Formats: sequence, C-alpha cells, structure tokens
Amino acid sequence: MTKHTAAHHDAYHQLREAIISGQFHPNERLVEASIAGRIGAGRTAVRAALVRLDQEGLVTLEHNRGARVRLISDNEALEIEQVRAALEGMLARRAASRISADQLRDLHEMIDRMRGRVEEGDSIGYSELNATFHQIIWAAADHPTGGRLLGSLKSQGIRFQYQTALRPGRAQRSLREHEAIFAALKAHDADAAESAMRDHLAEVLDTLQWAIDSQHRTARWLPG
Amino acid sequence: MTKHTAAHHDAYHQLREAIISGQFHPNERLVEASIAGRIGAGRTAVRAALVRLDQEGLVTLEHNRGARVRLISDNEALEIEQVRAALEGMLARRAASRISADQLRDLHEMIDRMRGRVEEGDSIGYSELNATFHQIIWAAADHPTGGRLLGSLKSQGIRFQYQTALRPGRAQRSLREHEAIFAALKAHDADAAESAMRDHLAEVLDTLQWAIDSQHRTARWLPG
DNA sequence: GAAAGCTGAATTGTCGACATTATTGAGGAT
DNA sequence: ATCCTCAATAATGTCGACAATTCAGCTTTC
Repeated sequence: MTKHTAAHHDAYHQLREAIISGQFHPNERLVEASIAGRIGAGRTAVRAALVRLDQEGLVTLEHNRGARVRLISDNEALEIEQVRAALEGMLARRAASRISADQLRDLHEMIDRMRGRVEEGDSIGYSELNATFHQIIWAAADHPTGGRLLGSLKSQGIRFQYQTALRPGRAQRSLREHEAIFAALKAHDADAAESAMRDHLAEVLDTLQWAIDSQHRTARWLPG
Repeated sequence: MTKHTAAHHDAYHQLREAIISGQFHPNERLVEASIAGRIGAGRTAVRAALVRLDQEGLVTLEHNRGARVRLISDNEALEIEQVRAALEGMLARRAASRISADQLRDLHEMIDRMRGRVEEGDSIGYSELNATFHQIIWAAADHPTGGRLLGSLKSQGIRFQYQTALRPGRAQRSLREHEAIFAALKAHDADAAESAMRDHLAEVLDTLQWAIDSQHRTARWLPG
C-alpha cells in the first residue's frame, strides 16, 4: 500500500495529510518556521510544499503575507461537486467496458456492507464505504488523468464530505443509487453506467445544496 | 486584460508561456541556472516555478535529476481530451441558462468568421477562432473551478492542438457542430447544449485518434 | 474616544555558499 | 572493441544569513 519511495515522509505529503485530516483549520495561518519544526524539515522544504499545495488548491499563498489553509466556500463546494459529477460520469462509462470480475465482486461486497451500515444507522461508516466504492470504479476506469484530478478535487471538498449523510432518508436512497450503478457496470452497459452515476451525483449535489441551506438557516437562528 | 499585479513578469508565468509557446521541446532539460539567467530571475524563483509547473503537469521533476518539459504521450492526449469533453459538456449546460445577449452575439460573430476561414481553407486561423469560441462559453458558464481545470488541461494538450485540423473535411463538419452548439445556447436549452457539446468533442476525440494513428503509419513508412 | 502614526517583533523573500548527487569523458583491463 | 573504473565537471538540494515587509501593540493627536 505504501508508495515506492519514502514519499510519505516528505514535507509535501505530511503537510497535505495534516490539512486534509483537519489538523489545521480553514483560514488558519501556516507559518513556515513552525511547520518546519513540527514536521521535522527545513524551511526550504516547507516552502516548496506550500507552493505545491497552493497550485493544488489546498492552500492560498499571498506575496509577503504567507500561507493559509484555503477556505472552500459553499459555492465552491458545489462547483467542485459538479466537476466531480462530470468526471466521474465519464469514468463510470469507461469502467463499464473494463471492469474485471474481481472488481465487480469487490463492489458487490461494498454494497452488502453499506446495506449493513444503513440498517445500523451508521452514517459515518456508510460514508467511508461509499468512498471506497467510488475508488474501485476509478481504478477500474484505468484513467490516470481523470483519477489525478478527482483525487485533487476530493481533497478540496473533504470538509463537506459528511454533511450529505445528515439528510433524513438519504442513506437508503443513496444505497439504491449505488445498486443501480453496480447493475450497469455488471452488465457492461456504458450508457447506463454513466447515466446511473450522473443521477447519483446529481442527488448528492442536491443534498449538498440542502445541507448548505439548512446550515444557513440554523446559523441565522442561533445568534438571532 | 492584464492581471492586477505584475504577475506576467514573474518566473512562473514567463516559464509557463515559454513552454506552452514551444520555446522548449518536450523532454528538454530545464537547468535552473540557465533559466534563471534567461528570464532574469534568481534560482530560488525558478525553483518555485518548476515546482508549480510540476504540480500543474507541464514539467516533470525528479529528485536530484532536475526538471524536464513533460512529454505528453498520445494516450495521455486522448485522456486529456476525454476529460475536457466531460468538463466542457457540463460548462455548456451551465452556460445555456446564463449566457448573455452580448455573449450570444460574440459567438455568432465567431461562427461567421470561422465560416470565412473554412472557405479560405485556413486551418490554423480556424483553430484559433475555435479556441475563442470555446472560451466564450467558459466565460458564460461562470464556473471558476471548471475553468481553472480546463485551462490547465488545455496547456498540456497544446502540442496536439492543430493536428485535428488536418483531416480532410473536418473543418466543415466542425463548423456544423459549432452551429448546433450555438443554436442550443441561443435557445437556452441546457440538455441540447450539453449534448451538442459532447457530440462535438466526441468528434474531436475521434479525429485526434485518427491523427495519432495516421502519424504512426507515416512514422513506420519513412524509416522502413 | 477613534483614527492616524510609530516602533519593535515576527515573518517572509532572496541570495550566496556549500554539501550531495548525477553526468560526462578519459584511461585502462579483459 | 567493449566494458569497467574513476576522476572531473556540472547540476541540484539544503542551510544560514540578512533585507524587505507585514503585523501587533502602544502612543500621539484631534
């Protein structure tokens, strides 16, 4: 599972993981010296990592004003999800004609486990299995360019990952959507796979919009 | 049109432009010191630019072995075009409901000028107008996230930009496809716009595949 | 009391120096 | 002739130092 080099230990990957796993808050300032001390690297390496993360969209870098964890706005989260839908629809189409029997078996197992989580009402566990389900499809699509972009998008939208699971009844519908995707892939039907994936992600987008709206509602209630 | 800062003069933009405009060949080695001298910047700035361009995919950076202009393989060019099709289809859908009368007029003017180039047999000029046509749609879609990604993809695929224009009769068909896209946008029909754009880019993809194949054929003929 | 101005600390940007690592080319052994 | 070794060269990686800039707290002024 580990990469071919010691890449997991260099400044870029360490800092990236720290940001994605929420060890730094959005908009939090990233001071080069303190990060260098924290992850045991020189300031040079930290600077390079920050430039990279800026280009990737996880960090904003302002001249003479340092780096901050980039705050993804609600609107931007929706945009990211739209791009993800378009990309993943294409990947599902490709996966339909390339997916192996093993991968189909893995997907089937994921669906079974997801059903278990739904019955237990375990939203978090469901979300994690959900992510794995989609990753199997990426792998089956065998599309490095698309996969790279999706990985980057996913890391940016991470803050919103669990919000869609809060909607009542969402998990049950989501499960049915995944079953439809699986059926299309099993039948190696490219059109059906893409359209099932797009339907699914349109629902996710809709739910995300709902989550954002309701968040605004409660935000207005509490202080007022 | 120029950005708010002197960004056009910094090492990153200068080097990026130099690569995109073909001043460095694919796989050509990018020696930090010589680039620094060439664009009048310090080695530090050049290093930062190289890290950025690596993350962007225009350059490959190997530890202790320096930087090279990234060579985009034929397969990768096809992948890039597929991603572009998925993304631009989504943008066309969005643009359908947001495009302004001014932008519609601009698109119409572009089509007129493209028709002129087709009649003159000016493939290069046609390609350039073609790029502008698509950019107007990006702008109308008002989708920063998608636009950013497309810009990056476009710069990577630049080497293949003119190859699709070489296919006999391609320009005429391309023109008709653009007319269909325009009609859908003018009617503010989101479904039609996306599907017209996807049809168009599927044709482009097909032509690109043809161009790559025929390139391989001639490559085998010449040395044999 | 609020806004503008000032001062010192904190932080970033940039350069040069040097260690580390690849690359090249010449010479020698088989 | 081919391959190997090994020094010479070139290029990269990293650190420390310092200048430039921002930032925070304090004082002054109206």
